[in-house]
Parts: sequence; structure tokens; C-alpha cells
Amino acid sequence: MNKLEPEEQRRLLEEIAPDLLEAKKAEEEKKLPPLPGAEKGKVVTRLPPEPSGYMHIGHAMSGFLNYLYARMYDGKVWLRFEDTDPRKVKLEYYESFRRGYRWLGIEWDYEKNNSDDMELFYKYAEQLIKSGKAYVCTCSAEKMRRLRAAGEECEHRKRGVDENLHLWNEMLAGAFGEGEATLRLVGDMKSKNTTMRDPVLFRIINHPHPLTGSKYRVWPLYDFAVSIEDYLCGVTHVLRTSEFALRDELQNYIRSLLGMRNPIYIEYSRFEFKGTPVSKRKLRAVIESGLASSWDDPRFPTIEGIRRRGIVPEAIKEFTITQTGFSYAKREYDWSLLFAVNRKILDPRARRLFFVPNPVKLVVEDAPKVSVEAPYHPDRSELGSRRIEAGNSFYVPREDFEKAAEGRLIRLKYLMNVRILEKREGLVKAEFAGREVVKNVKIVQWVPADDFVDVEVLVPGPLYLDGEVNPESLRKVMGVGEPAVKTVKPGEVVQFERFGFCRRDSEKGYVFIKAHD
RNA sequence: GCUCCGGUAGUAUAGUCCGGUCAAGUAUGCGGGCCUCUCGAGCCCGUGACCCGGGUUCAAAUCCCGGCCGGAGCACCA
Repeated sequence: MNKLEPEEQRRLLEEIAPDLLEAKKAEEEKKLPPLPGAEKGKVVTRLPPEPSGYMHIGHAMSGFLNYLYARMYDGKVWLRFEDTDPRKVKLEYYESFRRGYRWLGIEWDYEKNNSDDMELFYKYAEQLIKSGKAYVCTCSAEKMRRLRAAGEECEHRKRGVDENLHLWNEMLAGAFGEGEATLRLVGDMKSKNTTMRDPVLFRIINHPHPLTGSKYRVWPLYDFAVSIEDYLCGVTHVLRTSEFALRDELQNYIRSLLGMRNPIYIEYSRFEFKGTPVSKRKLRAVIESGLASSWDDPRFPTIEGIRRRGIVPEAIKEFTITQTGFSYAKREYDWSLLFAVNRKILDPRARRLFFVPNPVKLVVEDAPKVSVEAPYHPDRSELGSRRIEAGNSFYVPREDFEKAAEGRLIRLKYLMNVRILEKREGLVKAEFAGREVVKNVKIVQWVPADDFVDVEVLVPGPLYLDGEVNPESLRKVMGVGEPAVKTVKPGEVVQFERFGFCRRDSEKGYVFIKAHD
């Protein structure tokens, strides 16, 4: 009864929307649209990761939605691991999700694992059996699949309660091997919604679970576990991706049989970025092709990948709030949308430094030997400055000087103007042309030729182009950096002037990853 | 194949429920200008969309029908 059709969800959303829009303009703060059926202080949402793989940006955005709505209504958030497939679940992933949520600034009030509640699941299963709503089925998987597709019942559905109870206890006692018996819901074999056709509630898995070891062999399936857990946790709003939409009916039905209240569902299509699939299969293909070596590759949509790339949590949060809608339509975000948000956040805090990609040597024989005090930020003096000692030879961007004609005037930022005299392979000669700023002269960054560090910048691009793995998805730019590059701490994001925002990725040596321009 | 669900500018969204105020708003992108000792940020101007075809109506992005295109599901995964 709490189940709302998408139209209904939108209608409710719309009803309160005008207030929101006005409020948004008034305080210039970005807010999510109102949550249907939400009451201050009574909202409970959940973060439901399956600890079977790496956390990615889709988890992050979904996580923000659940977290921000709970916060917006002074509600509570559960972190609940959906870990009822012992074969898929791995210990390392539990912590990786906690770490990911923490990094994002997503806080949760309570935490549990579905696998904590096995005894409870068994209790509810027994209740269903006793009320004639569940039966033990000993069909083979293939037969069951065939019958479900055809909408036909199997002979096991007619078993009596006592027999089912007996068989169920046999299952729990270990009398059946894997695949030999399941507990099924008495659903509706004729339902158009195939999930309602007597779905399996429990199956046998002979594989140790990372948390409970070999204590349990009879494991609940997703729909059963989640139905019960959402009720147990008091979840009022389920915000999840649309691949679960068909399960609303089933989960509500299971709860109705147990006398449990249902949450409100809000579903939306997956969040994906162009050229960057989140699918484990596709990412693994990239690793297997040798293009990437690990799951934290900066081209990957994994949390570790985007973190290394220099995307900050606030950007993902703001992006989720402003660019997201509860739409079922397929969408593929353009990275530039996220970059724009990230840039606005980074711009006031990132120090400006000189990095010269693909350097060429510039010699200015008559240059005065001077040093300059260069601010780390054009309009935020609190970020400080550094002194650069300049001689008469420099490294400058090859591109700028190769394109420039002889006789052309170019300014070395903060330092002086030079006039190009001659260009030879790997060397440009120029003459000193004054220190004052001249209008309409190209300004470039520079690095003293006798005091610099070698810098390498990784520039990530789309992993897939036109559905094919992109072999040139990671460009490596070699260059030199001014001495102050040594002061950039690992993890810090700076702006290399005229190059882009880059995060220092290495502990030793100067390897950076470019986030964006 | 079957069952659902969608299709608003390059991209992402607002608007669709209760048809007119939408000659369609916002962000980003793109073009131009201003500012700036960065090709960054900021400010200003501009560009650009209701999938197609019918129907209902005085009036349709909004309602109805058909088509096309796209997504999801059809597990003893979640």
C-alpha cells in the first residue's frame, strides 16, 4: 500500500517543488527536491552495498542521495552489508566500502550485516511455511527455470505444511546437498512480473562465509533478506537504481505476509559517465588487456580511481544534488559536468605552480640575474608565495616557442619579456626585452634550467571509445617543474599554470595525475 | 522472444500528474566580449531542444493511439 507508482512519486515530488525552488534561489544553496512522504525526524534510509567488488561512483552518488535525504529530514542512515552470497562476498570489500563512504563524508548512524540475522531469517521462514506460504522444492535449477518461464507450478507446491516443515528442518540439518532443495514462496505463477512466480527464498551453499564461516549453509536470497532487513531497520525510504524496480512488488508481498510495513520506493536509472563503464566485466577486460594494472587506475570509475585523479568528495556531492533526477531514462553523464563542479571547488584552494611540459631550453644571454616572488594564488594571498631564482637559461614549453616566429615577444610570467632570436633543435635563443608587463604579449610559465625537478603527469581519458577499449586512454606527459614542486604533498591538488589541475600521486618522485583543465 | 519503463538543446536536468502563464528555465559545453602577469576563476552577451506520425481540444512538451529509438528485468546474484 505504500508502494507508489513512478507517476505517483513524481506527483508528490511536484506538489512540494515550488517551495523548494524559491528557497533555493533565496539562499543560493543547492538542495535536493523534497522526498515524497517524508516527515521531519522520521526518515530512515540505508546504504546497502554488496561487499563483492569495488565501490564506484555510482555507489557514491546513490550513497549521497540516501545520506543527504536522511540529513535533510533529521533522519537516520543504516550501513547494511548485503552479504548473503558467501561465494561472492569478500572481507576486504566491507572495509573498502566503509573507507569509501568515510572519504566522501557520508556518515551512518547504524551498521549491520544481513548475515548477522540468519537465525531471524530462519524464524520468519518457518512462519511462512506454517502459514502455507512457502514450500520446499526439490526441482533442479533447470526445471525450475523452465517452469517459471512457462508460468507453471511444479508438483512440490502441493506439499502439506508438516512435510514442508520436516523438509525445511532437513535442509537446515544438512540432509540436502547444494542445489538439491530450496525454499520457495507461494507466489503467483501466472504473474506478469516474473519475480512473483514462486521465487526461491533460501538455497543451500556449501562455501564458507567471510563472517560466519561454515556455521550456515542455508542462505536467504536478496529479496527475502532485504524485505526483512528493511523492516527491521525501520527503513522508510528506499532510494535505489531501477534494476530493482520489479522487486518492489515481491518485497512488499513478503512483508505483507509477515505483517510488516513497507517503505516508499524511489528508483532511478544508473549513473554512468561517458567512456567509463562501471561494469566489473568491462573493467576487468581493461585490466586483462594490460591497459590498466589495478582497480584504482585513475581512468576507472572506482572510488579509489576518482580519488587518485583529484576529484574531491564535495564535487561528487554537489554534482549529485544538482545534476541528478529521479529519471528512468538512460543517461550518460559527460565528465565535463563533474569537472566543472570540481574545478569550482578546487580553484580557490589549489596553489598555482609552474610545470613545463615537453620542455625546450631557452637561453637569454643578456638577462639580468634576478629572483622573483611569485604568489601561489592570484587572489588568495593567504596561500603564500615562493621565491624563484632565475639565471639566464630556462625550460619553457616547446609548443609555445616552436609556434612563435623569430622576433616575437614572449613574457616569462612574473619575470621578464624576451624576444626570440633564433630557434634550433632543442634550443631557443632570445634577448632580454624588459621586465615590465606589456599588453598583448603571450605569458608563459618557466622553470630555471639549473634548478628543477623532473615531473611526470598522467592524463586520463575515456576507457572506451565507441564501445571499444581505447588504447590511448592514458597519456603520459613528461616535463620539468619549478623547485617549489617539492613542497607539494602527496595527495595535494595544485594547478599547474596553463596546464590544469593535478594531484600529486606519488610518495617519492613527482608523478602527478591530471584531473582536468 | 516476453514483461515493464523511458525519450526536452552536444551533455545532464526543470517543466508532463491537474493542457494555456513554456515563442520552454537551469547547469555544463560551444562562440564572442570584459577582467586578469595562466589557455584557470569571475562577470556579460550569444548559440542551441520538446523522437516521428496521427488524433482530441479554442489551445498539447503536457492527454489518447500507432511507429521508431533507448534502458531495465526475465538467476538457487545483489
